[in-house]
Amino acid sequence: MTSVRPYHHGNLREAVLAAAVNAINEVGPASVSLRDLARRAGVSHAAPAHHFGDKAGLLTALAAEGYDLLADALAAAQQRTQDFLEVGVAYVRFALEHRSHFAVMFRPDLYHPDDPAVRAARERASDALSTGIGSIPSGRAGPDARLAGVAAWSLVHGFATLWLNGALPPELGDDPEALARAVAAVLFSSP
Amino acid sequence: MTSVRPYHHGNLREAVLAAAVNAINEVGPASVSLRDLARRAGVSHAAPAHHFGDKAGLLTALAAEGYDLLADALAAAQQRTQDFLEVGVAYVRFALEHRSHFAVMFRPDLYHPDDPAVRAARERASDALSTGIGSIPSGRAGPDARLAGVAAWSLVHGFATLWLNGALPPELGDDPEALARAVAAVLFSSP
DNA sequence: CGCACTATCTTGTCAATGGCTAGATTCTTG
DNA sequence: CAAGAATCTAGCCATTGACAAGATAGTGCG
Repeated sequence: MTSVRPYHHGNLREAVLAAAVNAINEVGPASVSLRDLARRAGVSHAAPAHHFGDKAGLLTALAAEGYDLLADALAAAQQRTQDFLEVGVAYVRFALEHRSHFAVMFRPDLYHPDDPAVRAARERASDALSTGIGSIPSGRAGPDARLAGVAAWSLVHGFATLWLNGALPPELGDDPEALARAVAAVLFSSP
Repeated sequence: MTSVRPYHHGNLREAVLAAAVNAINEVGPASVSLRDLARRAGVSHAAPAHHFGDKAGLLTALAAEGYDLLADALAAAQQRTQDFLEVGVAYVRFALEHRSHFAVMFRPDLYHPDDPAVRAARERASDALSTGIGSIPSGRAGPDARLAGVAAWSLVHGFATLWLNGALPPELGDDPEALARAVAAVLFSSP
């Protein structure tokens, strides 16, 4: 069954990141331990440090991966539907499908927010979001398109956060994506 | 200057909570240590445990305090202005003025979210928020007032979170309260 | 092929932390 | 004043993050 573990793991970096995703799903981002991730990956407790430096470095890599995934998801939604509302829904869907990444990305006290890789990935995601928001019909967006963009981002981000925290009342149902679509529709609904 | 420290602190519970607020402001909620708080309060490392049980218990107390403060702030704004928009602004102002509390309240993995005290306080805040949202003129709220409420909450919560994270672009200025008011105005603006 | 060089991983160690237990001190209440 | 409860201290242990030194495996270059 279990083959003899070779001295070199072969793909430790990816394995630790995957283990981190699972561990954060189970115990939350505050309680992950590097040593536990090392155990999950089947290596010694100090092996991950070589790839990530320290714990914050690991979470930095996870945040960068998350921003990349987010940028991809937003760009895909934008190209698929040409509908800014669906870009917002895609934002929420990303948060739900990648809750571990999402839980780290917007917690800059957990990682190195100025790391070049994470900065670049965040920039990509930010551009994708701006593109989606830029497609808001100006008649619906009000006089200042920038404000409308911040409002849209705030709304979907807040909704995803509140839903993931279990802060929203249960009467709202169990389909977060449909609810997100309905809530987002409130923002720019024509009267 | 420094009088001899008596065996009994006298007000250790409050002192530790206050120290926690400061510590979280400095290093973030993930890195606070009970022992550091004990040092700040001038007591032995095990003293706080008597009042809070464990670390999660301390953060539970902090979250409960936060929900109480939030309920007060929302109720005051509601009574002062009778304007749901100002209730939203008060939500953002609370998050900015009590960032340590805010950083813990919506992170249920850090504390005991089912603790009776925190449940009650959260209920109070939720009621205050509902009252504020209930005052949204139905013409502006759309067909489903509940959806409008979730949208409003999501918007102010998301804005506060993004601002505190430094995720919003700096071109938006340095007055978060004014910006929050402008962004919230987008939500229910008449055409 | 062989050898140096580098990347990867292990083992051992240390200080700091959270949590527990036993005991000391002070307050309270009858 | 006495007994018990509340509060705090001191000591201990397992776990963690970080570091250092060394072992192993892959890589490139003669």
